[in-house]
This record gives sequence, structure tokens and C-alpha cells, in this order.
Amino acid sequence: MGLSKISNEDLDKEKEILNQLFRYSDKFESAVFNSGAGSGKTFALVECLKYIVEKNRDRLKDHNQKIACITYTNVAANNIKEQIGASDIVDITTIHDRIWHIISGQQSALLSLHIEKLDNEVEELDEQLLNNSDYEKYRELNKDLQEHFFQLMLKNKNIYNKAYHLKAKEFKDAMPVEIREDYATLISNVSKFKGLVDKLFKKKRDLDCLEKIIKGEKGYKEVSYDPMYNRDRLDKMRISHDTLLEYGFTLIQKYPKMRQIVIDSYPYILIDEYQDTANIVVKIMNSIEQYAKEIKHDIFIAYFGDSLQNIYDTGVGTKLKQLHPNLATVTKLYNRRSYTEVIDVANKVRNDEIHQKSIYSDSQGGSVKLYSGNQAVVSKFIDLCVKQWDIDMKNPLHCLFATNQMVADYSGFSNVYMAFKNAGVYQGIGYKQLNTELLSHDIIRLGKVQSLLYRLIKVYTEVKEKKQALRDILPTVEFRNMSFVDLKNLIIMLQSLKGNTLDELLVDMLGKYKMSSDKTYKLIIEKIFDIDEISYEGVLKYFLNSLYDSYNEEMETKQIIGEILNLKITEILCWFHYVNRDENKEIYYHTFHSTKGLEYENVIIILGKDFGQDKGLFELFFKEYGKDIVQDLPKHERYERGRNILYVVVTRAIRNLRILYIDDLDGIKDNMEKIFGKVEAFSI
DNA sequence: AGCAATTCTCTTTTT
DNA sequence: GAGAATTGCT
Repeated sequence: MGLSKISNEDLDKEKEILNQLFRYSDKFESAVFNSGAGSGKTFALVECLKYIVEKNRDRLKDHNQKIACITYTNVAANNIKEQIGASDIVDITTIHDRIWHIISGQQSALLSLHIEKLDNEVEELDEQLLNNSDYEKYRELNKDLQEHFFQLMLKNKNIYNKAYHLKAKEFKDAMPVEIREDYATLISNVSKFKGLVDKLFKKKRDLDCLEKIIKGEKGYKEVSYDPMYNRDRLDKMRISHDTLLEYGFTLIQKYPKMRQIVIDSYPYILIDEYQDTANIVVKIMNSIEQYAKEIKHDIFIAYFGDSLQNIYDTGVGTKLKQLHPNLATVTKLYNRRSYTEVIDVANKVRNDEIHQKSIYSDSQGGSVKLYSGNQAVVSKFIDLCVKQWDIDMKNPLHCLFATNQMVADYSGFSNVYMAFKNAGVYQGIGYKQLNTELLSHDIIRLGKVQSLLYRLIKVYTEVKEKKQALRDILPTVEFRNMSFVDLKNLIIMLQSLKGNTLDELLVDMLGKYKMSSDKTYKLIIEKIFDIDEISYEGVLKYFLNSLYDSYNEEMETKQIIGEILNLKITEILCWFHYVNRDENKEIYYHTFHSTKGLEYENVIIILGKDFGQDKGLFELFFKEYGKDIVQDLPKHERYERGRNILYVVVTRAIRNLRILYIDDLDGIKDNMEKIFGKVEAFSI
């Protein structure tokens, strides 16, 4: 058993690194704590928090001041909260929560920013309508005709929305005759037509909103932030994540008083995973620090992270020091996670000045190897590792893939993924919502149909598995008042539910709902479906409306949503277990990105030359490895992108790591071997 | 043939 | 919502 012995000397050295950081906090010299994967960054942050609290508790309390700890996710915030314990002088939240907490009270200032943003949006729309070549035909109409067209569209808004996602031919047919005939030139190109109408409608909504704000109408006096939406709805007085940061930044730039409030409330600001936070956040921090210096107030801002682990395009990454100059640097080179063999490879992937070293003196015993193969051998490859590493539930294997599609395929629910991918609402721009609404581990984020399926499968499996207390399924009051016989009958009824496909299960469940007089059964079904019309037809209608906002009226409902209805219950179960993050498995499948921050004993990475749309991303990394390409900026940026992702996945492994490269090795084999050692072909 | 219109395809993640 | 690929039109 390795990774257990640490010499006193190394422990002291590690402590000294932390002390450096503490001293900067004493001197109010803002700093960045840089260190690679598995070095204990969060540990350092937590220790730093504790140190500042211990040392300054009374002073902070007297001045009614706090320490702000900013995390990237709510999960991270809760994690740190658990480690710190309850504290009345530390505020641990995401940046969005913190900023909203600070600015939400300044509604009059927010309102003027909001008016400005609406004005800008209207201006931009006008600019488009005036200059974009797509709308030339519209500009050729005289003002009266333009207005007439607009009024006509407004009158037919519902028809327009309903037909929106239909194919061009069907869309045209669905539109009223007047439009097809009187404005034939506009509708001859459907996509330009939609672009035009969308802009006209948007402009109207914005102008209406501005008017209501000025009139001071109810609901138009305050701006709200809704973290559940990914897009602004300015006309509904609702902003989303990016605009929240933007408003925060602007307020802080515009009003010295706002800066003063922050400085007075939070003389210490610690930022976790800085590489992921948006540029604008760093700009806010920098502007706060500059102002503090101006007015001769003390402030300590510390960034914790690793620029190489920036795998989201929006993160600040290496730009930190440009946006926030003059930061002191503390670097930690010890690794507390992995065996030496893994650390060595990770160092080579990084290929920079950070050469990690295990803090343990017994750190030998890991194993890293890269094989070449193809798509067809992936399963066999996994099987082999399972045997070699004695994989079982206590010593599970974690397989990492680039895309959710691959994860779905190997986790046994590829048809579920496909069926939802093909649904109307996820076509076009909606495809971005697919993964959130289908694969989110946070149940609240699942789409309507997905969430219904989740509830349905939950009851279905829990009853079958018998281990589940019915208490969780039943509304408590009804449960308590039931007689033993009734309860027994209910369980029998629930356990008798059957069906190979979703369709069959729905027929059975809702058929019994119709026939049965068992009140509790009815209640359970009502809770699961939670829709107005609880019947087979009602559910189909709900599916249709939730998954397709446009559909050809002549087609049968069952035909349109057939792909969903025909899903096998066994596959939906696989999906359910994935969403639920159910454990007790031998093999777990993840996307590269979702494993960030986690660690596993045994890791397999399935790697190809591409990363989705970014064709040849990983191939480029291997091809250009060790070469000086800084002057070719686009190439260098892609190189870094590939490298960062690869670095993150490689460093998830504690002991055993295998990479299966499933594309051609031409021109990259030599560099691959520089990193991973001898490459072997894997075939069956 | 040549241009216009339509359809297809597309990563990861959080707030 | 952008860019490529395919189909349609003249």
C-alpha cells in the first residue's frame, strides 16, 4: 500500500508554502496560489480561510466585516462550507450569488443600466433592419406597407410561433394567405423571413418594456436575476448570468460608492478555481483593489487555481496576470494524489515549469500506458483492464470519453439519448439545452418530459427493488392512515406494473389508474404525472407539447413521439441510474469535463484526434508537442486547449491509467512516446 | 452550370 | 446560430 509515508522535511516544506501565503495576507499583498492537479488547492484555500479567521476574528467582528470566498459552483461552495463549519464572518458563495447580494439592493441604479441595455438592443435591431442585406426586400417596401406587414404578423403571432420549426415548405403553407400573396417577396426565403419577423417582434417587446418602465407599471420597477434561465429576457426585467456580471462590473466602475461598499464589507476575498471564472470577474477584483489603494484601505485578494486546468472557453486562464497585474505568486509543487508514474506523465503533458513531485516517499507503484486502436476495440479494451486490475465494486473502473453521446452509448442508454436529441425542441439552437435537460444530475434542471420520466422510473424501480420505504413515495398523511391490508394491496398493484417499452408501461399504469378505485394508487400516479389530464392520451399530449413546439397537424401524435414511446424500460433505467449517479457499479462512464476536480484509482481514457467540432484538436497537440508555436496564435490557442483537457483527464488517475487512442498515429507517434513511453497497438 | 434556398450538423460546463 | 452539405430553381 503506497502513498502513506511523508517525511518530516517534506511536511515542513509544504507548511512553509502555506506560510508564504499567510504572510501575504498579513501584509495585504494580493496573491495567486498556483499549483497543479492533486496538490491540495482547496486544502490550501481552506487553511488560508482558517488562518485569516483565527487571526482577525475580533477586528473583523468589530468592524462588521467579512471574508468573501468565491467559488465556481454551488457544489464547491457547499464543500468548503462543510470543511470550515458554520461561521459568521465567512461568506462562501458563487460569484453570481455574491454580486447579486451586493447589487440587488441598488435597484434604481440597476434600473437605469437596464434601460440603457434595452436602448442599446433596440438600436442594434434598428441597425440590422437598416443595413443587413438579408432584409433588403423589406426595406424596399414603403413605410405604410412595412407597418401593415408588421401588424399582420402581430395578428398572426400564434400561427407564426406554432409553425416556427416546421420545414420551409410546411412553414409557408402554414402562414396565412395574405402573407403568402401580398408579401411573397419577403417569405420566398423562409430563414430570412424568420430573421426579419423575430427582429420586429423583439424590438416591439423591448419598446413596450421601456414604456412600462417609464410609466412605472407594476412588475417593471425592479430587475431580477434568475439563475434557472440561461438567456436574458430583458423585456421581462429578467437577466441571466452574464448580464448579472456585466451589471455588477458597470455599477462598480460607475459608482465609487459601490467599490467602497465592497472594500468595507470584504477586506479579504479568496477566489477558488480562478482559471474558470470569467474575465469580467477579475476586472471587477482589479478595479476594487486599485480603488482600495487609492483611498488607502487594506484589501487582500487571493486567487487559487491552475491556469492549465482551464477547460472552459469562458475562463480567464492565463490572462489572469494581464487583467490583474502585480499579484504575488505562491507555487506548490507537491502532489498528494497520484503515484509517481502518473505524476511523471502529467508533468510531461504540462511541459512547463511546474514539475510536480509526490509528497510521499512510497509513491512508486502506479502504471501508465498508451495503446493505439480503433472504435471497434473499445469494449474489448475495457474488458481487458477489468481483468488486469481486478476490477469489482470495491475497486471500480472509470472510463472517460470526450462526448456525452459516447457516455450514453456505453452506459447503455444510447437510444434514450438519440430519441431526445431528435425531438423538436432540441433542433436548431435548442440543441444546446439537450445535455442539461437530459443528463443533469441536478433533478431540478431536467426537462419536463425527462423529469416526468424520472419520477415514473423512481417509483417503478423503488417498488420493484422492495428496499425502498413506501414513505418516500407516498404523500405522508395518506400513508399513515392506511390499513395494513390496503397497504399490501397497494404494493401488489404497484409491483404488478409492467411493460417492455415506455408505451406499454404507460398503458398499464394509466389503464389501472382509470379502473382502480384505490385512492392512494391514484394519488401516486397523480404525483408522478402532475399534469391536468391524467390519462394515456393526456400524457401523450403532454409529451408532444413539451418536446415539439411545432408539428405537422396531420401527423398522429403517436407517430411524432414514437421514438420516445418505443424506448425500452431497461434503457430508461440505465439513464435513470446515470442521472441518479447510482453507485455500486464496477464501471463508471464520464465525459472528460465532468471529472474535473475528482480522482479515481483506475482510469481509462478513450481519446481520438477530434474534440467534437474542433477537428484534429488532440492530433494537433501531439503533433506540435514540444515545438515553439507561440507566434502562431490561433494554433497555439488550440494547442493549449487540447493540452489542458488532456492534462485534466490524465491527472484524474491515482494509480492505474490507460489511454486508448482510436485514430491514426501518422505524424504523432514519436511525440506520443515522448510523453507516454512505448505505444502498443491493441487488437483483439 | 451557377446561384439561391434549404437542410444538416455541431463539445464540454457552470452560473 | 454558423458553416458545410445538399437540394432546388432557372
